[in-house]
Amino acid sequence: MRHDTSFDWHEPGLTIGQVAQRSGVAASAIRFYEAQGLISSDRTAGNQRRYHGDVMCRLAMIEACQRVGLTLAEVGQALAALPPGQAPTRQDWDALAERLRTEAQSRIDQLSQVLRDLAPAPEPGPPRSGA
Amino acid sequence: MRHDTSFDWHEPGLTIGQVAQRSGVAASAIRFYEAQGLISSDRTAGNQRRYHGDVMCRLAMIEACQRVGLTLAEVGQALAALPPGQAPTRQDWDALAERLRTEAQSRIDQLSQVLRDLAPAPEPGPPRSGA
DNA sequence: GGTTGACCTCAACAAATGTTGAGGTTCTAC
DNA sequence: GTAGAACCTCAACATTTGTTGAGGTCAACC
Repeated sequence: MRHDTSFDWHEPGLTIGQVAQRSGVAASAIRFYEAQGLISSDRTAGNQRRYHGDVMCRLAMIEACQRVGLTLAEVGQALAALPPGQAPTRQDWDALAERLRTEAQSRIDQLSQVLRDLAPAPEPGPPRSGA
Repeated sequence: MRHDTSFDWHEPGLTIGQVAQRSGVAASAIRFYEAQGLISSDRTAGNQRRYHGDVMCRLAMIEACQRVGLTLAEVGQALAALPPGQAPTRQDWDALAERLRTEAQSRIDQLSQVLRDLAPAPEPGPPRSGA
């Protein structure tokens, strides 16, 4: 059974160039993420990387997570919950997504709290600006 | 870090040490933020910094914003909307808070969108976004 | 079986975000 | 008026998150 989205989970293997082109993430960044353990690849006999489709998900998630303030280390911890090998199930992704959403939302809530507390006493008399 | 909202906007001037202690932000970081233009201070005749109370708000905001993925440059742009001198009004802070909340929420929404799209429905018609 | 573009590793660099330390000055309390 | 804590500047270092380049290998096509 192959649930075909834009890519195929069971393609023989995407080269790093193909992944870079499809995902919009630079090959150098992809190698970097791999060195950090956020993604993984098979290697050909000649030592070239071959990726499976789930790398696209991982890359998209990494980018989005970074935008909400998660470090690569934190994203890595989250991704570590996925099965390391090939194709995480939908449930895997859903659980991960829930975790990340929760974490991100809690940060927003912290920000909101800080913002609320910032301007303490409005008071009918505005602060005398002659400090 | 303590978010001490009980200070007086019109204290004659807090030393950097006092600000550091009250805010929980290291003096070195405070100097760094000042060098980046995120906060400002008066100077004594002997060239020492003296801060007004609004610096506490700025610091709290900076920290919270960083947690949701804003860079210092972005926080700086937002803070630039505040009156540069002494005590921003409540309206100033409210407007700023609204901007930041909106920005942060939009990033969360982006993340949520990515997460939703990650695990496409296996059963019904999957989205066929061209690669 | 050569050519050529894509790929490999490794190291150096870069920008953002600070921290640490040296060397000197100011402030405050006695 | 002086001792010591707190402050000043400036430069070097540290960490994260990558990019760039050198020098060499692989793979795909003719």
